[in-house]
Amino acid sequence: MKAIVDCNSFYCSCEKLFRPDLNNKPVVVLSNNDGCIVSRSDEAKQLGIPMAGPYFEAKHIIQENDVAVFSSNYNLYGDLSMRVMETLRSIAGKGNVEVYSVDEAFVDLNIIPAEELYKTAKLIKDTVEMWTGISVSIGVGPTKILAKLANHIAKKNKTATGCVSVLATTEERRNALKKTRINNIWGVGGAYANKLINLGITSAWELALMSEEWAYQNLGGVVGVRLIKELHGEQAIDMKKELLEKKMIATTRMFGSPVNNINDIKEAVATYTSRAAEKLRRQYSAAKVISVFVVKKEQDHMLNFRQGGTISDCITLPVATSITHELIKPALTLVDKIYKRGNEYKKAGVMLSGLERDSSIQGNLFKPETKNCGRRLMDMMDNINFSQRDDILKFASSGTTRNWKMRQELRSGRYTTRWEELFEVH
DNA sequence: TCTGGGGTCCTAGGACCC
DNA sequence: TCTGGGGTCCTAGGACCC
Repeated sequence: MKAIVDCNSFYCSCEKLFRPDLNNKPVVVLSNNDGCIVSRSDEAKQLGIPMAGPYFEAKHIIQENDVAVFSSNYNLYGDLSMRVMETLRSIAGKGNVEVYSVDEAFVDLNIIPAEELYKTAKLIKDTVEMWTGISVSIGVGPTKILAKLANHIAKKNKTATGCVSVLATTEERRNALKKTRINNIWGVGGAYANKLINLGITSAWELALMSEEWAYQNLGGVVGVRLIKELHGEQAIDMKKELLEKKMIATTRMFGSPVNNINDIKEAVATYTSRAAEKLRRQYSAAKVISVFVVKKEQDHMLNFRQGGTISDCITLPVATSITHELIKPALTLVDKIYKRGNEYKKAGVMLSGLERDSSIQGNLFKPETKNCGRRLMDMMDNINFSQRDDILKFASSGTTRNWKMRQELRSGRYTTRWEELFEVH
């Protein structure tokens, strides 16, 4: 059996942790650039504030109801996430926890006898809450998809379930499938949900009655087959080993306001490249392919605010590298290629792929000495930037004017990761 | 008029997730 | 006026090989 442990309204819970005055008050957290609402406390959900909707559209509800609003504070969320995951590892054993996202992890409960599953889930829940202050919901089932389904049920009715739901027997599984709508199944997104509804399939139960052959034809080949198997309780999606290296690393941002000057775009792209290179070094990888894209500000943004016009290009490097300035150079060449005068741009991004182990970490006899110096310089920069202040050391091409910098006007303190912002009790 | 039968590797794009 | 930023996996199709 597997459990999925999911932090309740994670970003909001992190903010509330340091603001006891907001207990039982509505809270929302905004995406980068203060654009969308990406987390809502239960009280905010009850006010009818939609998930992932634009901030400006919900502003009137927010003001009328005195909702507390925060910009995203990833330093804080990242640190609290680590504490939650460490707690899970200490309870379940290191090898039995798969971190799935910043606020979710699968826990392998194979050694727990059926009659103790609920008790164990409850123990996990109480311990995480006691040690970190973050409340969680837990779903338990024979497969990942059924665990997610159980979790959905637990969250939907917190008072009745106590945020814990276990699907151990055939009977429990059947009832759960019957009351779950198709679009709440993990792995069924908008496109598949529409297709299924058109075919008259509206509940998870009805979907589970379909054959694997049918799923192969209609739900994306092997992906659909796995879905049906998992709904039947047959494991088709394995637990992953921890600390897998990423296969792609991206840093992309909306600009605070539209930009038309190529130098501003270059500053932004150089900055994003530095950020991406840091992520690269953190997992000891080097990149062989660098892509850069820009997105034009659309003319009619009500019609296609998400698509926009994306223009991208990429360069394959002769040798994979993790050295910032070796990546900035091709990145800026790419900006020259894709930038068109007279256009307004709202977003840019850098993606690193073709990742390999970084061979310059250990001294390399077959590479000129300068190569290793580069890596040492990078390590020093990373250390200083991490321990002091972001970007206290940076490359000149990243610029100093930063006309393009994103909005982030309502961020709380980085209480747990910066000495000068440490939480104080008076 | 007739034109094989395998492979592999790479890329673009679509679907999904949080 | 104002609509995020990461990721993953899979498939189809083209290029290329013998």
